Amino acid sequence: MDEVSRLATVLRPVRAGNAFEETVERLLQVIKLGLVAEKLPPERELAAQLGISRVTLREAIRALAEAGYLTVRRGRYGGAFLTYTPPRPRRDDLRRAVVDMGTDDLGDALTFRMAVECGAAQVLATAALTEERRDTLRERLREVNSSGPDDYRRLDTAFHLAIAELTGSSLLAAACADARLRVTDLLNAIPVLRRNIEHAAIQHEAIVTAILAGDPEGARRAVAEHLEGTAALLRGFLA
Amino acid sequence: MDEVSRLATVLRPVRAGNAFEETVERLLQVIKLGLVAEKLPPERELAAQLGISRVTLREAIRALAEAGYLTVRRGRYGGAFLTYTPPRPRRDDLRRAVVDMGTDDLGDALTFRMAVECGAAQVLATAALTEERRDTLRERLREVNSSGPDDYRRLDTAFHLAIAELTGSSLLAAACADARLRVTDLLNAIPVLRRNIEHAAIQHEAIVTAILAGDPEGARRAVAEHLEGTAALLRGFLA
DNA sequence: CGTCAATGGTCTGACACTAGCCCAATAAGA
DNA sequence: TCTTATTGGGCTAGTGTCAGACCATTGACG
Repeated sequence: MDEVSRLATVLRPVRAGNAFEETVERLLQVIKLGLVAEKLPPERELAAQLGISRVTLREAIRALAEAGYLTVRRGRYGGAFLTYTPPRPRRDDLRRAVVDMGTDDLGDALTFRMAVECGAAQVLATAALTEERRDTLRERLREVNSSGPDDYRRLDTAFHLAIAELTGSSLLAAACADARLRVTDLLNAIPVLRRNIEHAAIQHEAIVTAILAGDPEGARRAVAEHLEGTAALLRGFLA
Repeated sequence: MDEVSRLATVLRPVRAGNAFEETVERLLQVIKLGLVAEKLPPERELAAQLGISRVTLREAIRALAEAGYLTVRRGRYGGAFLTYTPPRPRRDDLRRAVVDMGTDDLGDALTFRMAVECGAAQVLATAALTEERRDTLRERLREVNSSGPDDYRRLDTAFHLAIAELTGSSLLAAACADARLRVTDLLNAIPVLRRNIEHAAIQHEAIVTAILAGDPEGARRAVAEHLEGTAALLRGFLA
């Protein structure tokens, strides 16, 4: 923890890559997290939101279309339609995904996720929530608990992100989304079993109960336990 | 929390600004956080670390030199030397800084900081720490506790960042650094009083004790209490 | 069955940024 | 006093990105 290593924290690259690459990454996030139902917003609008030119956005869309994630149709009522269905997890996919990611990056991502999601739950449990927000949280819980295996990942993501978003901090929401994204591919490689869903449902209940009760310690602990299960499973492949 | 607002989390601008602006921002961070003692690394090296061209870096350095933060000297043993001393806080500086930042951004930053720093402390308290890391933490504590008013902010920053860095997650370290930076200007506008330092010292002790004892709940609570003091002070200016 | 609004497709001129090269200055050390 | 390694200063050719305009296509609706 000398001066050099402290510097490295701030003296990292200013930009993750070129605009094209970053855009592809972003769009993949939107698609894989299931944040958009059937088609992307119009190019002009999307380019404005992403702060890039239409040219660059279109290159990214073309790349994703060639990779099979999107199908683009012209004319009014056209657009970039999603044609992505998460592949059915196969034996050994997970191991390969974990190894691809690398020991250091995986540990980093899991630690990061643990910290920000626990922090978000704690903050939310500390805040004075409006009845509307409490309802939103209950609604997300209901959705994920009543989902079938096909929709499970998407609704689970929505539930976890909702906790961060309800804090009202967009920085925190972005951090949680980022953390989730770094393990999305790994999660998608884990088969969704009825038993896992039921187990997770109990933990989700505990999280919501603690948050609504205004119990930061309980919320923190519940999230930590919930995430530790997945983390331990993934870390197991590194041995 | 409809689809639109969930999208907004991910569909934010891919780049914060142009390379020049982001570089200036980064260098200011390094300077204001006191992460570098007397001069910046050589241009070629720095440009490589920041992932930008020397031309862009040099523009940023020139801007900072004109603003009085740096003095550049040519030739061997030359470089960009720091000539920045934090201005002595004056009455009303703080109020102006808070108002400049805006209600939403300030709340966002404070919430974000609360979440990531609490999360980092919790994670660190959960981890099995090597004796070396325990020593590093004790050392940072000792430094900040024995500092005078002049060095206080810098060593306080180092202490808080050390918690995140000791988790071994560079993502988490970056998030904490980011969170800290968003309130640096405000903190610098708060006079450093002996009474505040003593109060903070007790809280710092509690944080370290909980972490070293492997008590995540206690660590979380100690950090939350520590940060709540500052947060309440700043929020007071928004009323 | 035509109209037209909304959407993707394409082009151009301008600017930002980069990589790589060489020059100029400086101060430690022979 | 001279050499030389190290550092900032400056130039150029090439590429990435942007803003804005205009074209092409489509399908709902009158």
